[in-house]
Amino acid sequence: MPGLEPTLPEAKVRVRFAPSPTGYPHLGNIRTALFNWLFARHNGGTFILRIEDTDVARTVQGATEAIMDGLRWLGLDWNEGPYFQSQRLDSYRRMADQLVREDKAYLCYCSPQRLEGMRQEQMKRKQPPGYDRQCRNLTSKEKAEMEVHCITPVVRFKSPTEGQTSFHDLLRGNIVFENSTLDDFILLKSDGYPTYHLANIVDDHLMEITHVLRADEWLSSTPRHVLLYQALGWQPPQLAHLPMILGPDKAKLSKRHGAAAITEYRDQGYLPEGLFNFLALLGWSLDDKTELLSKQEIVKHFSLERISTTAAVFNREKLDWMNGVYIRGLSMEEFCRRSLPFLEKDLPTEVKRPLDADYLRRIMPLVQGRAKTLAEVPQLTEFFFVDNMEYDASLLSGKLGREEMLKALQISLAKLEALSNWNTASLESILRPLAEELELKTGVFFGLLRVAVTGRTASPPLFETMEVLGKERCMARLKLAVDKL
RNA sequence: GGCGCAUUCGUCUAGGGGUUUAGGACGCCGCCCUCUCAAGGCGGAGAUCACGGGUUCGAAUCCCGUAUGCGCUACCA
Repeated sequence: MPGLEPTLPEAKVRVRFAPSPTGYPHLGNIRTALFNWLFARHNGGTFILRIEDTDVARTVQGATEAIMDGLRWLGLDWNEGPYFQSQRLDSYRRMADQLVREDKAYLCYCSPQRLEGMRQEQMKRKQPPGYDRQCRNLTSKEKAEMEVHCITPVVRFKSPTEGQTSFHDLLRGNIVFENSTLDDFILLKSDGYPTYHLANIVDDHLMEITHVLRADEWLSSTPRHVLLYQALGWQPPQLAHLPMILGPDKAKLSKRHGAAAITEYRDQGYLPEGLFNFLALLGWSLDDKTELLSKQEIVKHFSLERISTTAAVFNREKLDWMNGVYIRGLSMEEFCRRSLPFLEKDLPTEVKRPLDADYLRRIMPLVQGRAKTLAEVPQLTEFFFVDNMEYDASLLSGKLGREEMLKALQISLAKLEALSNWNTASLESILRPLAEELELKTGVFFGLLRVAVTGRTASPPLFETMEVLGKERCMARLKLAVDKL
């Protein structure tokens, strides 16, 4: 990417993930966390978790837990925190006071109603909305009058009205803003809580953050942050604004796009290692062909230089594919272990719990290559467990007439009855010649047996399936098929 | 409306002036394998590199403009 600073910071890398608990974390949030984590791990730095809970009204119950659950699930372990901004109010108030004392900020008594009215008016006149600075130069007499009316003021920053503010973005190069487009933004709200702008700067400084990697949506407010750093006499950290992740409609990812919360991906049967790999590739790439990378490889190769500047549309089909790759790569033991919760939860209630572990171990190899998510496993294996087969008799009669089917089924029944050694090889050695004897194509004959034995037209290979099901169950099901005809 | 950022196949991306008839992946289509479904193998369609001007012997790559998209424009983060 253009304009990357060649200078590596001598100080140890310290980065943070600073979500607000105003909702459950979605892929976009988590991708930001992931890049911060990767940057920290690649550089042997520190990854800090900081909860920005300064919006009391919008705080969502359980969001903080969901954030930590999501991070833990993906293996994004943090070295410090979680810090809570709500427990650090003193620091912000102290800094706000200092700025007021130094005449770099001021008390504003304007009511929300007045501000709203002003905004409406500005919009109507197609003027840029922004605070009109009415309280910026209040006389002490005017202030006293306001105090009498018991209006709790907010603290606003005195933005410069002319000149420019610029900064260097690690990904995008130099960015310049006209100060005239900035208004006097609020630092401290009337409830005593800081706004994002203040709390963010104070904490990043106090926590000695060296690099701020955050979503692109913050780019526009960065000049405010730079100005604040200057006002406080602090050195700003290095900045990099990451490309956003968009929904299929190309809008900023939000709850509206469904299943956005990271924990839902877990519940939908995605593997954390698969999602990790997939997310890493949303905005970062190793080269022109490598897509499947382990966590260690990604950590090893991760670099800011290879982060793209373009927003990425989240592509679920590709995630599904990649998740399938990771499922197939699981050891049988792991696959069983991870599928178990899904089976316990989604198999019909009539199936006895706990599930028979030995039986399960024989079933699972037959579906591992066929599942894109763990959540599909119960669906894929259901016919192994249920006793009464419910399927439409029309599935049996593919290309065959009733008489032909009956004949095929009955001869099969007779031959299989005599089979003592019930396994894949012996089943095949009997049934394959039988197809010829019946003058049926294998596809047709095996298809008939498949429906009879599994109740469906698509299943794992027939003989292996029959072996696992066992003689008793297969015989019963074949007889049932005869009855159905 | 103002400001900012971005713009390579439908999607994720490679590419950093000549190595490009623009490479890979998902998805899609076809063939092979095959008892079905997957998986796998092979192949195909799919991008006038948003558009218009420059700069240059040469531009997807550098510059400018336009368009489009997105973001910000709250006592939200």
